[in-house]
Amino acid sequence: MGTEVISASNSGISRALLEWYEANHRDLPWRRNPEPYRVWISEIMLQQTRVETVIPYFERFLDRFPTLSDLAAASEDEVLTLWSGLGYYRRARSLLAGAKTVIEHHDGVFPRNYEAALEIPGVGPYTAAAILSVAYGEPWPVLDGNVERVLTRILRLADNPRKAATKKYLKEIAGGWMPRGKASSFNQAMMELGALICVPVSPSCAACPVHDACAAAEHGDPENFPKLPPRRKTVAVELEAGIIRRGKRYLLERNEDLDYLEGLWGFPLARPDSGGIAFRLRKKLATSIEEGAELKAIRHSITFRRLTLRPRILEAGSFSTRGKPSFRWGRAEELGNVLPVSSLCLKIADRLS
DNA sequence: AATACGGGGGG
DNA sequence: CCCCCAGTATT
Repeated sequence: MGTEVISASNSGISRALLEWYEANHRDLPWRRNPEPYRVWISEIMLQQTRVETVIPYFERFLDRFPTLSDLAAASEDEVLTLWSGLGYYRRARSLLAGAKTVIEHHDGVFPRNYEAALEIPGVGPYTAAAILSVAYGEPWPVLDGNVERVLTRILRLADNPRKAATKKYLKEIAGGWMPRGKASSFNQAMMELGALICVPVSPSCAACPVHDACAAAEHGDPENFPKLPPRRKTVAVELEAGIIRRGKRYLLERNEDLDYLEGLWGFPLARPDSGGIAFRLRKKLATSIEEGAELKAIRHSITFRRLTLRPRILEAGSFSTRGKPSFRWGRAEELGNVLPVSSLCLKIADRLS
């Protein structure tokens, strides 16, 4: 196989890859019964997110919303609550909107047509190809980060895979290698190889089924591929959280003015450079606020921001949350179970117990 | 074409 | 601790 020419039709690579996949693929919940609805949920959750992280979320989600109709009838808050901690919360909102779209425009069945799939909120080129190939066997090649890595290494291609032209080229290669009738296992095999063997750092080339056809492995520099543009540099952000307790309940606020975690509940936050959380709540709640103990700082990353959050215990005078829809009281156990929250909020709550 | 949206895992 | 990863929607 080492002397074979890599081309738009390389059956050696496909055969070795599929054989490896059959013997080594992981037993994942959505692979057991790959019906469109389940594959759809899994693919949305798997965007930017690891398999191990997704599994428990997927199980809970399917438990609560066994069918597309169940999901389409849900409230956004309930969907977000099940998404709490998973991140990229727009995915949850799009998924709900997408479920309604499929009910309304496709008789409740995820479309089998690529262009129609792309019209569904939250479904882009990758997800459309993934769902159509895995659930319906339609021959659309997927190109996700794993496949980009596998292909640029095999080809030793230094082009930036973020560029549209590179994506187009890589998709053509993948499509050319896809054996007839094997769209589902071929696509999943490419991604599985990227996830288990052809990993970003220290890939297991010795265990790779397509090692002999891989230019980067032969050259000894797989880690140099893909060649990605530099990422945005991180920005440090300081935040204070106010902890106000009444019995078993804490004062919570719905994020509105933050550029992130919008619509999620959490402990009230403020930038220290704008007067701090005590000052802010004094004005918002029109009551007296005394500063108490400061808890150990929490580090949390949100895209390019590196947050340092200092929780501070506060003692408030009397006030009411009536007429203030962005405030409410809630027990710690309700966070992520009844109320949609982020991981940041759960980290703070952990500090309180 | 560029930018922003979360979060967790590995070294 | 820092560095790694990466689909979609928006602009």
